[in-house]
Amino acid sequence: MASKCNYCGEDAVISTNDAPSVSMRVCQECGSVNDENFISDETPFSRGFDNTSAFDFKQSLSKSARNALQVTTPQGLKLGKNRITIVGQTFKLGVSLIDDAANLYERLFRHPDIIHKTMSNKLLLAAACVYIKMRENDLPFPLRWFCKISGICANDFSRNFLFVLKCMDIKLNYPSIESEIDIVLEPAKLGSKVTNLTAEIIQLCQKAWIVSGRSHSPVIIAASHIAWYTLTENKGRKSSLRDYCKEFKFSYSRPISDRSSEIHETIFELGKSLPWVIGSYKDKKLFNRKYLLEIVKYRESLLYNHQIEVTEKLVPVIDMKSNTSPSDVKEKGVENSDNSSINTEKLCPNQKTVSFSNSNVKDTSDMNKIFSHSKDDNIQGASAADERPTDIQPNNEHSQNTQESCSSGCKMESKSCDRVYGKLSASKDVHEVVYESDSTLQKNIFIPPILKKPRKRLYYEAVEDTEGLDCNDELSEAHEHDVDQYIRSEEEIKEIKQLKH
DNA sequence: ATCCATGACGCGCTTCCCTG
DNA sequence: CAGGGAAGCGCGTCATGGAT
Repeated sequence: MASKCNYCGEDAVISTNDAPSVSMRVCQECGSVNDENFISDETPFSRGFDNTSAFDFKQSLSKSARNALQVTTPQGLKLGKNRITIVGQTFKLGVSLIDDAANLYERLFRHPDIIHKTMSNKLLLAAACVYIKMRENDLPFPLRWFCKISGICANDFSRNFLFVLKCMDIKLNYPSIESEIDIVLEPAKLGSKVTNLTAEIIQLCQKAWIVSGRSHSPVIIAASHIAWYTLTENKGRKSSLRDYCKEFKFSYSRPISDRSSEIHETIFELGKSLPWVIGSYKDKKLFNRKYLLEIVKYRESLLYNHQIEVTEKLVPVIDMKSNTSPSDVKEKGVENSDNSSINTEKLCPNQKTVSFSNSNVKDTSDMNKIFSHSKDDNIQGASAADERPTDIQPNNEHSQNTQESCSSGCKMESKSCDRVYGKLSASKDVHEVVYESDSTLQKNIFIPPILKKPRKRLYYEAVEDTEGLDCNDELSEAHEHDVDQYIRSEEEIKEIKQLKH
């Protein structure tokens, strides 16, 4: 029985219950669809997001109604909203959140670039609107989970996801590794001292490009192991990474082992630049245990002294939105980004390093001035620095800034993410669909796949594109100022300025 | 003998580049 | 702009050599 149309006022709205798997109310005159009860007798997964039912339904309309439908309600808009409803129901989202996503999609639909999108991409854009609204509402679903559950190709989705962010000028917050430290370590109950030292090591790791592009939990576990054995008695063999994981019920994996090696390598190389370190060490772990507290304390200066490659930080969304150049990005506080850091790995011959050439701190005496307060401030470091390690072989290598550091060859770990996402999800009521058995879903994938692996890790590469710098060029004063601000504490900058004058 | 770290290899995923 | 292929990267597994 026909009823009145909300749009044209004609008594021509019919129900299409007879159409397979679809229940709609549509006007035969103007083609308008009653949005309420748009979908009914089908499960979210049953259709697999095809649009066959919608097309089937259209065939049931009169020719004039089909024409009107095309004019008044663009197919892409209609099917996109349909997709939003389905995805929203899949994730059991509230009506308001689904409406928000639909509104976002409607606004997006007015964007001039949308016309170039194919229908399949429009459907992905619609799904992206849902995902964005979920993220905005603090529902921490990783992108890949969302795609897997929705039956969407993650790579195709991420392109459109980023397109929406760019077009609509939306900024999302990405979980930082710092925010995950407590979550990962909480079950082990390592204590605040170990946790705090772990956080400092993580900060160093971020600037040494150990974190970027990698799963967070292996980095955290590896760092916590180093912090733990540094702050506890020498347990000999029992201090091995494997035993540590066993004791504290972490899932030992190759990525953790690799991250541990990288962190050790990095700390070792940085530590050799400490002006009061004399001689060369064969046992990196013994050295790191001895000087770790000092190395993390002076990480900014050590990194600066060691070498400087500031990166494009590529934090996906921030960069895209503001259309800022990589060099602009670092001005905006790169430190909060998981994707940013300073690369201390594998210097190629043509890679740029920045020394203290503009300051007077190149010789050891001035370096000692910069680091001098360490022996007052650092409780363990002071005594440690005065002791001569047993495996020292006197030479002068320490006075040169080494230019190679941690090797990569890195791995990713997913099993230990269980507790991370378990915790995250547990704190929210979005736990309806969880694929805990699928390890591939448990990676660190909040970052869109197409931006997950920042390839340009070096400063000169980052600025090359926008500023025409060559890797052999000297950094300008402005660049060095940027770098200075990025990697040094204010106190250190002041001290260097004083030395200059 | 056992444990541990690490190299080699294959798989899957991501990113880049080219073509239509 | 979209799609497909190639290359790069991370991870898991197995094997091996050194240390205890």
